[in-house]
Amino acid sequence: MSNCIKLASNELHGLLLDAVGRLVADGKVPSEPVPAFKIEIPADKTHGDFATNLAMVSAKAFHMPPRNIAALICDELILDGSCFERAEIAGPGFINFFLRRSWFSGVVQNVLSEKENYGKTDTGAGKRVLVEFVSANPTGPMHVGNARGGALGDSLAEILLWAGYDTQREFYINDAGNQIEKFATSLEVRYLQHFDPSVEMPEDAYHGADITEHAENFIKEFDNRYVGSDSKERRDALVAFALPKNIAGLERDLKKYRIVYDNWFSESTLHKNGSVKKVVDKLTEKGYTYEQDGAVWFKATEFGADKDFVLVRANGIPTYIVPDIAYHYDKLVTRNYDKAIDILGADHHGYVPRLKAALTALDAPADKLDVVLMQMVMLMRDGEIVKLSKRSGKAITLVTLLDEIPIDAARFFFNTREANSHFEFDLDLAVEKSSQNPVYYVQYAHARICSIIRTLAENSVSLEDADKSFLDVLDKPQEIELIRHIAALPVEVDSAAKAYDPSKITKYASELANLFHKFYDACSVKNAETPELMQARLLLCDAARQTLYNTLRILKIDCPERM
RNA sequence: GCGCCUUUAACUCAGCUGGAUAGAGUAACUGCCUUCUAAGCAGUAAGCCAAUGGUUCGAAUCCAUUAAGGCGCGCCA
Repeated sequence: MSNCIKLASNELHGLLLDAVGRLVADGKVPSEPVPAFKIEIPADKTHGDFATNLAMVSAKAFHMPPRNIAALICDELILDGSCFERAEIAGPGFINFFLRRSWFSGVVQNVLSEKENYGKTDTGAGKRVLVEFVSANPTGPMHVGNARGGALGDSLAEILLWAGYDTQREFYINDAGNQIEKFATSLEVRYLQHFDPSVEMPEDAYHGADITEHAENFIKEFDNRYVGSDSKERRDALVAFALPKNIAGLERDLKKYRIVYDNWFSESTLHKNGSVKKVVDKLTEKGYTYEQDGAVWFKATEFGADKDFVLVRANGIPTYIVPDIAYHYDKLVTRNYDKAIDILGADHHGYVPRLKAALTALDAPADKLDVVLMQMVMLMRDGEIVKLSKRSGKAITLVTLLDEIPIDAARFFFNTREANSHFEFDLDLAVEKSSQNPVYYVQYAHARICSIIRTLAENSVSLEDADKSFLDVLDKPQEIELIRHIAALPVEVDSAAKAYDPSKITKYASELANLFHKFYDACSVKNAETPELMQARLLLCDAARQTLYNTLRILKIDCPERM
């Protein structure tokens, strides 16, 4: 699990500190502590492979112009035996460093030896992380927002795994509370309507066709057996009949979307084992609640929230947030995860500080809960917004979306934007099989490489026969740029894990495909000038293929060998 | 009224914890297949980084104010 860029960066850090240390020892600069400096990869390749602002940030401490300090440091640097060939002073006082050719060969060899593990890091050090996402209401089908949450959460979980975290995926089933009551009412009305059409559906109940379908299936099995029974019994029977079907449906649809959970956590278990009641009891015991208008309130403002909120209604039923508190308490304390990540719609942003306030009041480590808020999705068709209307049951569901566009496209597209940005999803573009579609652009690069490898194997050289000692002959800009980007995968994985941002990976994939296409255009493998060059390029192709494959595997997107 | 998010090219968006001439992709225009997949590549054109002030060697990036848009602020979830 080596990370060539990180190794080089660490080596450079040491070389710089050594150089400054010698300057201080020789009295060439004042004996001041070296300020924090950065080693970065310049955007402009003419500025080298790495650059540091060391000379600039130490100008004040050393009482010298940055460029003079840079000159002193460069004189004192010992690059022999390092992976750096040379250093030069540039601009206002940057020191730019250029890697040796052998470093690039090392990158390719590294990929070829690590194979499907290339890109993994041990940054997470095995810390236990729980990613909860989608957690769609089991009373109805999933919608487009769930599609975004699914792609985002599942890819994030995969990224965290690659970054060395012990990651679990979890779905929280809201199988209790008001939603279920509403679900029961809706089913009950549809059931009774079958026998007495005058029964009316309440305005705020579920009006979707799925409810009617459940009622009809229920009738096929039980006929009018529950018409005369008391309401509670009838409702329980209907929910017990329909809910498991819905949950199984969620699981099936998500699986089709390539999402498989490690755990499905039922809200009802929190009611049954007393956890929900315990939340209210404990908060009351600690003196953090008060009664007003017959309801029990939590003093959330004492824990940083914007306002107090009701825990138990005047009718004795807890509000939705109580089981949520119990659930997150379970994650952070009972199950003791090092990190719990929730993927939520941005409309929940006001709720997060309240939840955390309650957790803090219960002495749970609320700082271990990170919430990724994602903005709304706007579906675009023919350049116009597709209006969503959830209440009428006419929302576009995840299933209909996936009927319309390929899974690969959905998973890729939903991860092209940061969670935090409003998402405009172009349905026409997602189904398009053309260069305009970024998914195809990336997959095409993979298919192209496979084609090269096939052709070469048929005609002249197989991968197995290619000699790695020829890699040093690669020196064209397109070859070097490609290798440089290949080397960045572990860095990108860490960066995406740290920022909880899978869009970094889709960007990485697009850029990698782009660099390969440029290489392809400029450097023929089959018609390389020498046999050595041909073998080196073939190996580079395989390293690029492997890197592309691994990148798409993180996103769970297919890598076709032919297109 | 209060809080969160957004504002960068004609369109959709990058721009990492402040750094060297502001980047992609689409759309437009011009070239490149007797040569490993043209679902590709090369090139041209396109920007008052919403506005104003501040912080400093240096600001699209940090701070304040303003404007426009989105979303929250229930004894709904």
